[in-house]
Amino acid sequence: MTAKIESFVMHCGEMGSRWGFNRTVGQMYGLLIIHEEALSAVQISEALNISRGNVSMGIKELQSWRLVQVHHKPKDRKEYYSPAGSIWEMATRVFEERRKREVDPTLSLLRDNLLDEPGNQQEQYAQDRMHEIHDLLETITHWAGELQSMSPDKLNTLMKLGAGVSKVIDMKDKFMKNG
Amino acid sequence: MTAKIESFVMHCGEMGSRWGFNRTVGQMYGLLIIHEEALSAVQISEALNISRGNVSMGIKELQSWRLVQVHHKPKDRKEYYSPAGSIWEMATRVFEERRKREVDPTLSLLRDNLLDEPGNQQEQYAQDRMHEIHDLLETITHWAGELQSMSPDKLNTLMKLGAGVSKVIDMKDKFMKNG
DNA sequence: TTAAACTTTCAGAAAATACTGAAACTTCAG
DNA sequence: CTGAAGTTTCAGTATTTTCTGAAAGTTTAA
Repeated sequence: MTAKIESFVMHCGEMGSRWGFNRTVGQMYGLLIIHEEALSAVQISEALNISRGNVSMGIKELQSWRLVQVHHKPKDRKEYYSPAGSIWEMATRVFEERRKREVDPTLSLLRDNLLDEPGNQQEQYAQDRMHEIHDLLETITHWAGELQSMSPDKLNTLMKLGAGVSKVIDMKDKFMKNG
Repeated sequence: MTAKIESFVMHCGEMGSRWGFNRTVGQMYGLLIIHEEALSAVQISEALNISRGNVSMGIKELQSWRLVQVHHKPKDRKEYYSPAGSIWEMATRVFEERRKREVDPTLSLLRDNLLDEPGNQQEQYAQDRMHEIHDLLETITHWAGELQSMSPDKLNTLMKLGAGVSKVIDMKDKFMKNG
């Protein structure tokens, strides 16, 4: 591994925990992304200096995020791993999985709590806040989904045209009034 | 604390680590959000059964995220804490801080690496991937910023009208061709 | 079948992170 | 000043998370 590549892989490790997995899983994913050929578990464990068992667990974790793909080579019983899909698809999956883990449980708890009547003033206040949070999370996930459903090309083009969401939306208002 | 309120606070604790801070900090923040009156450090430590020192560290952490406000009551030397700003502002701050911690360092590393010429084919491939990631992160932060700059009311209204980003953007295209 | 080549699992060790509580520090009224 | 009322710090401890490596499991060629 050249210094440049190593710096990227190590950085993925440091960031890994922030993005939802642990250090070695982050490193593994970074390595798979910038390495052109698919890698076997042993190659990964050697490149990153981690145990074979750890690689196995890490791959399992990445699979649970649907971020790796398994390949087989003829005359070779080993499994080779590479990232699944384009960079954009990967980002989409990370978002989706994080939503499932970070937002959905909260939404469901909030919904449950909002079902029963508040028992007193204190609970009334609490429920009002929960309601606000609930609505906000729904709005955010909705719009995040909208962005995800667009191709990055389209978004980039628009960005270069200088289009902001607000601008675009103002136009829509105007357009609708005229129509 | 009623059962309902407690369930919310504990949930914030569990989610806390996913949202960027640790369990007790999450609990503290949840408690401050659903409690109408500002709370002193001792009240927090009693409500959550954690040490006074831990509360002090937690408040410091929340302040570094610009998520709490300090109040003083007349004839009382204690400090009282409450959440800073509306729910929307809080979400905005969490996003901003996370961007600073999770995305900006990566962008800067990628930019550095993209400056020098690749030394060989392997590095060429790696740089191409880094370029893709760099552009994607820029696009995402750009559009996230756009959404943040809008009021949640406006977003909600649009959402109820059934407007998706793509729809809105298609309209824009049509509009521009006609104009 | 068998055994070689590989993968997965998991108990225990190591490392990282969070928490406590007592001491140090700060502020302010008298 | 002094000391009471508060806050912060931090060394040591507890808890949680991650990692290792050996044992168990799986697959396949012969």
